[in-house]
Amino acid sequence: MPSRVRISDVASAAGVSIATVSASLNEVESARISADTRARVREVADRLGYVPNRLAQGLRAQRSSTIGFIGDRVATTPYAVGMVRGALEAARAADRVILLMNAEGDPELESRELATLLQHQVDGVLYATMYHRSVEVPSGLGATPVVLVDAESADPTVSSVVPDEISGATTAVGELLDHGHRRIGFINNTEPILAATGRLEGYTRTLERAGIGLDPTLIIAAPSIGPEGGYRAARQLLELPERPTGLFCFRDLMAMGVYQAASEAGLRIPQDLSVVGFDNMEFAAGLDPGLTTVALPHYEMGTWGVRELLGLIDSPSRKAKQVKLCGQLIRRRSVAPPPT
Amino acid sequence: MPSRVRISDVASAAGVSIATVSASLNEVESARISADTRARVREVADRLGYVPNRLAQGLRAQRSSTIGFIGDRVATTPYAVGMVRGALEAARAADRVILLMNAEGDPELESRELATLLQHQVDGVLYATMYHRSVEVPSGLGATPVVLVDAESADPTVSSVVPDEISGATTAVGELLDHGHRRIGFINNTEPILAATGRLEGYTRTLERAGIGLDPTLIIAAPSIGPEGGYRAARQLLELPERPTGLFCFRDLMAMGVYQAASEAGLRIPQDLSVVGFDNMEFAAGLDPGLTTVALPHYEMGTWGVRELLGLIDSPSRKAKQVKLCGQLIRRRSVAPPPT
DNA sequence: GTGAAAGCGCTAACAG
DNA sequence: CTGTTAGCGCTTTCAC
Repeated sequence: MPSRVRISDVASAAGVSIATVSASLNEVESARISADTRARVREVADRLGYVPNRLAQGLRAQRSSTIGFIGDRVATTPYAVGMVRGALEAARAADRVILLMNAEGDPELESRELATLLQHQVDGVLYATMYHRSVEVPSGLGATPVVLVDAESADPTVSSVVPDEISGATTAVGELLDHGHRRIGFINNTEPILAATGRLEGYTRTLERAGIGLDPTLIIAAPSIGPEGGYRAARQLLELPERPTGLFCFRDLMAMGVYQAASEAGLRIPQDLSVVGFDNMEFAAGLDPGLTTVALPHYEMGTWGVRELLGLIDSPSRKAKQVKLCGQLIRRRSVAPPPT
Repeated sequence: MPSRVRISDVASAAGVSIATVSASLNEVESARISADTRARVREVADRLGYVPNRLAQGLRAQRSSTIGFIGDRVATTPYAVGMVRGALEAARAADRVILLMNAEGDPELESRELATLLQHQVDGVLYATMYHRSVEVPSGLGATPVVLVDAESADPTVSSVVPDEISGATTAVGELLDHGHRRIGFINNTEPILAATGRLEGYTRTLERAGIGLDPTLIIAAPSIGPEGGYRAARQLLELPERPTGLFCFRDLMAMGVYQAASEAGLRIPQDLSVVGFDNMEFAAGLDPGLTTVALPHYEMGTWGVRELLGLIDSPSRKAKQVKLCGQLIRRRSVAPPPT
């Protein structure tokens, strides 16, 4: 923080008091400053390259214009990038700044980082998780407002925004239905996170609504860390006596494994097998054929999160909102009508 | 920034002056505080949940303990994640906090964000780019120290850290040579960025050193945004009368296209064709076979960047360093000896 | 050993 | 219309 020009420098250069400088620059209505003075002050401030010291402003105003963004490992994964970007954007629009922290899933570290955020007097905290899941609201925040991003809480007094998993799955399965598929498999994740249960519910509900009886053999859970899980599940599904013609995958990464299994089984995508993924990761467009997938609303969750937080900061008594945001279907070339 | 407990609260609760609280908590040597008092103050502070106000400390100390991280689009791309994480980690270790900004490649926005960073009195700024390239050092920073991350400058007075492209390419090509390949193609990027020229130089140098004459028909530049460029280049290369047995790709995404072209040409990887990528993106492990690739030192650049910055902050007269960090070969299954 | 006081840069209330 | 003053929470001489 090297020496920079202070308000008093501007004041003496302009031949006025610091109060006049402050009032001129901040366009304070109540203070009657002549247009002349105002203009001169502004001119001098510009010439000197004066920028107000936000630390001092914050100390005075009891508000730092700063928002903390803390993620369990969130700063870490490509997933998170959208949320951070959304938050950054919304913060900038409101002339706020983001203090980023990454707890890497370590609760002890997390509470230390939260404390650091408080020391820096953040006006509010965005608490984000890498996967959509249920969390405890971080404690020790005192009266500082929080909003949960990509996470929800049992506590109805805390605001949160999550993806609408059910509607996401409905969109994905709907795309398959629309192309005429009737036997549709679902390769789910094994971990019992909300993303998994929600997508399963969307899948079953959508099929039921379409009048298609549920066939439990068409649902397989597998580890979703890499394509292997998807690969193995797909092999199993494709060996069924009456194999599915369309597959909905929990993640794009699993769909990647499906492509592999299909190729080994001599099945072409989409002519013989249609597949839709979830996540819209960077490589999805690069698969051959391009993977139709559901994009999660990461960016939108980020922006919603800071807007909600700003609202909470302005009126702390405002009641909490829990919101679900829909994902968007990205159509590429991996879905076609089923073979006849 | 809701009301929190101040030093004066601790002072009155402990029955001492605020000066004593400050000295006790900060373990000031020169101030002779009895062990008793010190302990009592600490106990009271803990009980009250006192944390110092960093805004006030910063104002007083003329140092905010804050570092700005600004990227041209950096917060945006999976690439960047490693740098941000590295920076976060190093900052935390030094009890500093990171203010993140994203300029999205807009110079006008960038200078506004830089100004905002200055208003918030950051002690220094990390300026990061998405691709390794040469940049102008951002102006208007005054005396605030900067370090460039994944970018370099013609100006020798500014510190920077970039990947060692030449050694990265050497590593990649070396892996192919080690397996006995002699005809090695290079699918490069078309844009004239440092990453492209450096990798090309590494490629040619390594072949020359191995006593292999350079064959210009084996070098093809193509757009690297998606796999298509890699696909087309690979088709061309694989149709050569004497086709290469190993391919080095500018990016993993291009390698993805190579896989496709190879499969269409009836060539198996790695038995008929070996390929090595660059980037180690998440999907690289998921390709079939897993892609051998060079991981860029993003994380390390992030940590190096803040350490260098902290050094500069402590001793502004210290002379700048330009550093190149080596990437790491990630061996998977896409490289084998050439067919005989 | 500990406290009083000044001052970091700023804004707002009040005087003039 | 503009200047003086107090005070945001903290650290640091300097007295006692």
